[in-house]
Amino acid sequence: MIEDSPFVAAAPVLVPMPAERPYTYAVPAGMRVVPGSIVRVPLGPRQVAGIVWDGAVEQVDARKLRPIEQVFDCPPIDRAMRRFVDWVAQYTLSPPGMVARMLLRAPEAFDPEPWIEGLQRTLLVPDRMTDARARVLETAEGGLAWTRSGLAHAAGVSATVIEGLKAQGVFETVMIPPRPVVAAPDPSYAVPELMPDQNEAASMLRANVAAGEFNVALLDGVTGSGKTEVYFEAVAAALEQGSQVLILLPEIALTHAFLERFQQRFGAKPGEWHSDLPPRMREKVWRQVAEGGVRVVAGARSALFLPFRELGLIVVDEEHDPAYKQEDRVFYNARDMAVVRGHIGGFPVVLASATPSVESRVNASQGRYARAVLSARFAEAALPDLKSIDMRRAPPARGGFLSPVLIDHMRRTLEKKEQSLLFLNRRGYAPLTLCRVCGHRFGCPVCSAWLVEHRFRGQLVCHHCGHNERRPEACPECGTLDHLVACGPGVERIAEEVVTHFPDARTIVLSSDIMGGVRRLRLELEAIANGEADIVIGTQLVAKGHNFPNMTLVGVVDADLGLANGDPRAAERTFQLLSQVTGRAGRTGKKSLGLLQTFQPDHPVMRAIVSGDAESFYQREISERERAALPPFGRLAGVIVSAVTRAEAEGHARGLRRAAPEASDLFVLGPAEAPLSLLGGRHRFRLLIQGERRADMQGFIRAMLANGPKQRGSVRVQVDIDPQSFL
DNA sequence: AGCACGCCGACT
DNA sequence: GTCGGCGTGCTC
Repeated sequence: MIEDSPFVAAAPVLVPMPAERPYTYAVPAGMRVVPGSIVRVPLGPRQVAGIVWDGAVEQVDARKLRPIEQVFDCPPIDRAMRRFVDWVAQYTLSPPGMVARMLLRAPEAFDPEPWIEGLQRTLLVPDRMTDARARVLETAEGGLAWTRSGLAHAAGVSATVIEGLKAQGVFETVMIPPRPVVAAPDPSYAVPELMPDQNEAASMLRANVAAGEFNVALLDGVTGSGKTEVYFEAVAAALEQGSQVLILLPEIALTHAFLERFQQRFGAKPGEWHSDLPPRMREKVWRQVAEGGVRVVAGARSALFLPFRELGLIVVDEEHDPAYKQEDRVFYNARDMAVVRGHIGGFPVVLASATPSVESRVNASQGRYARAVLSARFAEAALPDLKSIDMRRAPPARGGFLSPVLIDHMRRTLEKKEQSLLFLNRRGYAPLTLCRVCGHRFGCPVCSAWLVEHRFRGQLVCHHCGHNERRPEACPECGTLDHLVACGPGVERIAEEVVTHFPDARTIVLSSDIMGGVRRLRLELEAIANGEADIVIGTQLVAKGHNFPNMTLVGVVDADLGLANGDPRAAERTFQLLSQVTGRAGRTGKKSLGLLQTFQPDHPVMRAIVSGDAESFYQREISERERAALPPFGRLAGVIVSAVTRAEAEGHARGLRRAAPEASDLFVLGPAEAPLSLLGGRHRFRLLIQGERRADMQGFIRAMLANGPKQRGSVRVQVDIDPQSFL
């Protein structure tokens, strides 16, 4: 590969802002840059880091031209990564500069890590020997360099002793390279004994890695079937052939357990990458990934934009997880972009999930992806019994939300001294508050969603934009005192109900708004795993990969929640979430039970969960999508506009229909139906546009941009299609 | 995305 | 009379 370019007097530089194309900068005499060089350039009043890009420079007014200030002493971004940036920009219809910005997010890492001062034994001996000095000399015997504090600590002496020895010339100062953030993983550290079907899947993945070319495998195995062990074999194979590996995880901040597991297999932790990483660590990881010191990264979606130099495998764990979607600035799905990255880099990608997305299932069944299925055979003993509770036949007591059937099972579980989990995917106390006298409903003044009551905090909170206000005593509309009524349940309200039934049980509520952040959450989860709670009431964060060995009952308070929101993926998402939640019970070998409270026990999702027949559910879902030409069959794109009213959104839709009459299928989803997860901070409507070819779609979107709202920057685009068809 | 410029309300 | 809100425009 030719990375060198002839010396040029001007160079295209991609700067980290919404620039549609690289800007042109002068290259001062004597400065040498190549495509991929990271450079410091003036931009308006400030200095920014940019990347020297490919292609010819654009002719630009000589008065505008400013010089590159500095070329960072940093490995250049390789050609594959540059092509990836262009591809992502083109596919997501975002400015390339914004994509480049995602890979320039460790500003201090562009300068080499400073070497640190170390001490090394000389041939001199100290004038007098003391116990402390003897210990120091013994510790430093091997001739290796030590840091001063490290040596003092290891020898159990104070730094003064070391200083004394150094002053006598017994130690001399040497510069030592910065410590690696993680030790090298060893592929043969603890090779596991695999079950026969695991073995078969692992050989397939190993063969994919050995082939050394782009391919995608969908690793499909129910909870407890040992997926992780299987893809670790692919990781081992990639390490053996000298490649770097990226493992994407949907929410790394809570996956402490994963890092431990990795260490048990490979004898060292993987490099970690996520938004909570302290800045200092961030820089080290970025730099060491670029230099090749870090061989494996476990990271959140943003890790896709790390500057790997020898990337040879990407594993996307829980590939169906919606957390892979980035929904601001550059809209992308990291699972899809991982496939693209593999295609560009010419290496394999593994998608793993117990409940694969419909897109990936279809790609597998059409032969674009290989599929490895791990049967439930070895996990079966650990799977809970699943039943639905028909809420029409077994309704809750007046004012309550828990069916007597569920309460009864909770009582029995308590008597056996085992744990129960109640799952409700709704934070706070009640999702809607209204005045019993005049019917006034509390809406968010900013974005028009209903305000959720948080009783512990005494506040009404908008879950959409974060707006909050004190819960008043009187109705702001009619002024009547004490007639405000809470409608519907949130986890806080369920906790209240639980306490009335089981006043002596240790009850805990887990939701993302607990105080103390991730650390506190991790402690709470540990406490629960240690049996320090009898009843846990939680939102979806309890569904993620945590093991509670004594949890034998899972009750889903409102299994229908999320089915009626008009999202084409509602059924799929609900199935995935319920599978995951009910999987929290029964990791014990004890007899365990999952109960779904539902008004629609015959709904395909409930039937699939209760019967365990995922295959027919997926078949049904696939043919439904095909019939309605929804993804992955229809070429569906969503345009998100900051329309606050339905009328406004309809107006945009009309403009678009005029501009592109062939776009016969165009949906406008209002606030009630639109999946909130897809919408940004402000309350927005979503338009879904279909077209047969990507070119059509882009045409529609351009028309939208041209005919759409006048305000600049108010149109955001989400291209929500499987990129496989565009590779 | 930042950051400056610019034009209208409450105030040390 | 100023300080400061965010609307508009520009960055090689």
